[in-house]
Amino acid sequence: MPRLKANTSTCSVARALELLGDRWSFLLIREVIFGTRRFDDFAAHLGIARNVLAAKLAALVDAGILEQRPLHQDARRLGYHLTEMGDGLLPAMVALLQWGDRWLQTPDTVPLRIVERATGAELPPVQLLDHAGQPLTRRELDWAPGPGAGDPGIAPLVAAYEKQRRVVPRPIPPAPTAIPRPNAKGKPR
Amino acid sequence: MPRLKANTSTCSVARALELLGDRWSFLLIREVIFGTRRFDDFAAHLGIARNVLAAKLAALVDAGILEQRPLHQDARRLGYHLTEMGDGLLPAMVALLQWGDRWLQTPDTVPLRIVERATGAELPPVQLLDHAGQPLTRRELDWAPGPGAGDPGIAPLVAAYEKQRRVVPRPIPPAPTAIPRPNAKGKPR
DNA sequence: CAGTATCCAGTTTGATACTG
DNA sequence: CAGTATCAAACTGGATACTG
Repeated sequence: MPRLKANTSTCSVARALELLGDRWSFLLIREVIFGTRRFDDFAAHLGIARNVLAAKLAALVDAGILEQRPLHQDARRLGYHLTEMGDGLLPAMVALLQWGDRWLQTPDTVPLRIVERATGAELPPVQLLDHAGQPLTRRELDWAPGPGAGDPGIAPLVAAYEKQRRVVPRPIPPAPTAIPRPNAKGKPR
Repeated sequence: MPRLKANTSTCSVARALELLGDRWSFLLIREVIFGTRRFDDFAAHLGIARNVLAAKLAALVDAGILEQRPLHQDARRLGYHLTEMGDGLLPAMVALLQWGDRWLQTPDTVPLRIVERATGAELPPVQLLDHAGQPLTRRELDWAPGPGAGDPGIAPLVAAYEKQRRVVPRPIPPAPTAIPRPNAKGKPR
């Protein structure tokens, strides 16, 4: 596959998409989250071809997102479970589901709600929060080069982003309090 | 393709994936979030073929995720911007990026960090929170049929999930001696 | 610039049949 | 059950050249 040749991409989103950016992988993970464990159940729920299913499951196991462990109901058989790595996808998955509920459904077509087990209350929307727990909007975000920004594979991109960042006019945030940083960057010209 | 024929899927994740479940759409949105606006810049940054790029952009505009508006720098030209709907993908996008940073990179290969504009601090990990702002794990979640659960297209599935839910043993969450701690974080490595 | 128009190779997918 | 094997068909994506 001319897939973004594994691990050559430097952007984390791109790398994630190397694993998940196809028609089925995300849905399989959704299934596992919802408790599906067995081959034929995946096949039945999703209507995916069996050979494709086998390949996708193998790829997800291979990537470390799923693993096979004995089933609780029948310890002689194996079922697919999330690894810790796979579990880490939960926020992204829920965010995507909520987005779909919000923008691709009408209020009365939402088929499944995610609730807190303890209270039965519907899960609040996943949000971007600052360190004080306050919601952040896109305009309050920025990005900065990370440790790997110098990698030849991405340095040009980072440079381009830096330029865009300088070019695009952005409102200065209301920063009434002290400025802990010695040099404020991104001086708009 | 027998793509999950648009809007026939009932699951919100599946619907979202009808729009975004390919190799490029998510990356295009990432680009827009990072400030890319112009056709040739997308092409240069991603190395995507021009015809494919045109098709994907059109599809995203069509879906209501992107729209064309005059550029700030040159009001005679149009550039791609996020709509409110597209903006709503931000939590999912950031969650995915953070997941990639955590699981697909080493600490020194992370190319871009997302930071708060006001403070320069790196964004905390996107988490699932309950209504009190406390982090939730997967075991503390459950799901329940939504208003659209009766739809013939999904009713069997919901029934299957209901059954799984009853079968799979799940621990009761520890009794919450909830203390309103203002901040909870967790980014191991 | 910002796309279109062609052409084509390589992949992904589904249907089906088969095995342990 | 849980896959594997095979095959044809559908589709995606890339290269390139062209247009307003």
